[in-house]
Amino acid sequence: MQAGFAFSKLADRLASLAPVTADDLHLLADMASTIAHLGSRQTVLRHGDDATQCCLLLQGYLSWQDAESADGQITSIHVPGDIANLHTLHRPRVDGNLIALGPAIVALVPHRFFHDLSARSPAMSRALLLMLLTDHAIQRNWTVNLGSRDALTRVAHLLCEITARLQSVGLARDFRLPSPFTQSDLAAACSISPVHANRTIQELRRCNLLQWQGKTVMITDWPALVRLASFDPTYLGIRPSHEDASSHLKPLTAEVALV
Amino acid sequence: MQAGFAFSKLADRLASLAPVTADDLHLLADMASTIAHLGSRQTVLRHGDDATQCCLLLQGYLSWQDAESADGQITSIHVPGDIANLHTLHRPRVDGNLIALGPAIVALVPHRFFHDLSARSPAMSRALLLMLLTDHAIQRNWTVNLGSRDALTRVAHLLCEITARLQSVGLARDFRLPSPFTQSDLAAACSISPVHANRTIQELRRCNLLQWQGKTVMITDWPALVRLASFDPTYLGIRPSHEDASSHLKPLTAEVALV
DNA sequence: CGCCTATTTGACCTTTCTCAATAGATGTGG
DNA sequence: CCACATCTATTGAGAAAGGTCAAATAGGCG
Repeated sequence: MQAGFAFSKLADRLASLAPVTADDLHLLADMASTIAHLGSRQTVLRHGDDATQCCLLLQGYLSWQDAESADGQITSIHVPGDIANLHTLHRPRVDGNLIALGPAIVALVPHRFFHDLSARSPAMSRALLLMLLTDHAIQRNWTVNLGSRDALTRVAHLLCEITARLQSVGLARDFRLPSPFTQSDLAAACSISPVHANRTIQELRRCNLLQWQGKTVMITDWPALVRLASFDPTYLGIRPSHEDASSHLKPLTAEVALV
Repeated sequence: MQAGFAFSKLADRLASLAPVTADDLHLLADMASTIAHLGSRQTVLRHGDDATQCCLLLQGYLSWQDAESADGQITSIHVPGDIANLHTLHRPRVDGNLIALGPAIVALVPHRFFHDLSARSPAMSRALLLMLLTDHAIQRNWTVNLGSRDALTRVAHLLCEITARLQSVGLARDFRLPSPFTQSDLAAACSISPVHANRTIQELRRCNLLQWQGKTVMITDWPALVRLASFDPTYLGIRPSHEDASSHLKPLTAEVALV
């Protein structure tokens, strides 16, 4: 894993959020970071910790889990390109546990770097802020998901969201998503019981919407899944496209609009 | 309603979020705003609008409702001192409908004012950012509330949250909260049916935790309600106290700690 | 091959929803 | 000030979604 990889992952992501210049991106060049390979279920941040570094996810998934709830409820999921604890830049006290869902690779970057970056480049500062707002919008959407959908559409919606987010950073273009998480993880994210999660997935399979084999989910009927879930990706704040990282999104957007 | 009222409401709130100087607060003096009296159920912002003003709530409650869900799910509730659409400063497109729960008074302040304020005072900029982060933390907590609690504890938790938030701006000190909202509103916020909301409230009454008469809720056994809901106000990010607006919070904090 | 974990299945139970009807409040025009 | 219209709260009964428990399979991996 090259140091440059962390650089480019973040550069792509920030560029997808706001217009930034080559000079802006160049500021990322001196991003000092520690690359860490995480084992499945490994805890990155513990409830109550004071974070001093940002956790930039390069590969795999991270999840925030509520510290209190008995079933270890998942309150959010992060995909590569996300900074899982962006908010700790301004309020370091950690609320909940940050845990790897399956093996993951992260770059740990001192808070200081982002504070300096924000001070030096208004455009980057803005991009980071938009990243934070995107997290917020996603969280709001999870509230809706838990509050107004039944198990089937809830699971479908989560899968749509993850797919769209992966695609916005150039992954899962072929609708094959790595799924190192278990059905119980999915259950914890959708607030249903593991048993019911299983039955729900079976139902999705029966409708020929997806295949879930081993550690890969393949969505076989994206338009139908989108329709079932009433998935509207607007809230993700993905820019229509402009270059590398988001150009492949066009088909997705078109398809959704078409539904 | 004096213009100065909007000023002081916001000043108190910002001061409760971050250390600000008298000079900083003085910048609020030239806050131009239009005071609007809203009727119950009146819509302030519509889904799809582009906001150009911030909506500072002075009195009453505002709620964000999802535009899609059939039951008009409430995704967040705002109390006086909140800026209900703070996030539109940076992403103006409105997602959901902003609606008054009961009669309310708001001050409409052009976005421009806050952008200038942020540019002129780092402390104020930081306070606004913390306000945004608080919204985010509350949203995350709603996810937990919907995901991991049953109807009874869910309603109890929401009431605890509203009470704590009101108290943090000097209201409802005596645990009497104005409740212009209907049981159906409560149901929409907790994602339960109105009928079940009614039964849940009856249960809370039966346990002598509260009285709900007409347009006032009186919490008669705060420690027990807190215990029932496993309410931990940490996430609200209320500063321990320092002056006017938050000094009265001490008893609350003490009581919660004691439970 | 054998252990450990994840998935799958069946039976039964609980919470919550839905529908429908009643009672109470609030408000309005005459 | 009353009668009606409307909205909100309350109650009961039956239905549905999802939860729990327990056991059986199926994979993955040393």
